Amino acid sequence: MSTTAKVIEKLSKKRLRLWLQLLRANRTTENQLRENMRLTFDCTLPRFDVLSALDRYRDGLRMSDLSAKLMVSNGNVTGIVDRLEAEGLARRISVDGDRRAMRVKLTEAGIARFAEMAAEHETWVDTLFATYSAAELDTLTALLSRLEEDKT
Amino acid sequence: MSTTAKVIEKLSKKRLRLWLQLLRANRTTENQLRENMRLTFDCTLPRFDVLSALDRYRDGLRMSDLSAKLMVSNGNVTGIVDRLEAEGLARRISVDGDRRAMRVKLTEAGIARFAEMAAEHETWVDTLFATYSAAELDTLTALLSRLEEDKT
DNA sequence: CCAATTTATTTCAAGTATAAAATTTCAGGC
DNA sequence: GCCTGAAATTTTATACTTGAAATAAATTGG
Repeated sequence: MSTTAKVIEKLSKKRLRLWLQLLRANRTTENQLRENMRLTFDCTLPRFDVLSALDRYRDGLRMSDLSAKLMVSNGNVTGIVDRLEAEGLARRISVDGDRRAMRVKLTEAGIARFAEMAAEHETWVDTLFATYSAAELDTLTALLSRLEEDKT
Repeated sequence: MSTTAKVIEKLSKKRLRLWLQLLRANRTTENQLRENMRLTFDCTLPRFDVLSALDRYRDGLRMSDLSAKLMVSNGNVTGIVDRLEAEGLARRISVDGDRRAMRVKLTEAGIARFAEMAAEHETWVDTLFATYSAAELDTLTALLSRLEEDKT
């Protein structure tokens, strides 16, 4: 095998290794946060994610914007918003000028509930990521952000 | 607010930012791989993950080892292995000496199928992670591996 | 104007995922 | 030998997730 081929092979292995590590890092963190969320607030991660997005956009978000931001399917968001509505944490408002669209907003109860959750959530993340220095946090964030670049 | 408090606040924000970025990186990659896997092999990611683990341990794995390695629940693995068995890619073998346990192994068809998939999968990962140099791959892998340290 | 296409959302079927309960078996102590 | 508790797996109920089909409304090109 040529020297070039060996380098390519090595790079390929390193990439695979990184992907598996990324997957593990994600699962470890999600599993911890899920358990904390369930035990402390009887809430799932998907619900929290939706609440978080809605809290950030207080004017509300279209269903399709919500699914785009969370990078999940449209049908998925429908179900989660249904449940949040049933719990009184969010509500759908019809958009005037477009009778197909729906704007989802937090209720007052939703805003209050999310505030409690977000505060605790932050402390959990602080614990889980305590191993990193400020510089390492910046490095990791910057490197990971490159994965999202356009692949079209 | 004191100077110390400001630094802590900043760190906290950086940690949250990293967590969100990690989540996005993971979703971007998974969504791409899922689609490729579905279009090319009509296979889901969870199935591929199980095949991958079984390929690595050709003698077979206990159900509980499998769920531990993949960091998913026991009940979850039961269902995926059921489907892989139905497709003729894996099979359960009783462990002698312990009638509670099951050893899951790839079938010949499973070994062959996985080999095809793994080859393609590697090229997809190569493309998705092409943005990183060898040094960056090592840095990322090393930093992410720190998340798995004991938190008990 | 109007047929054809596109867009926003929901519905549906199948698969994935968890936590908790249920089964079955094993292992030790008495 | 029997009992108690632990271990391996499955089952169950519920929720999440996807991709595709369905619905309904908006937009566009002729």
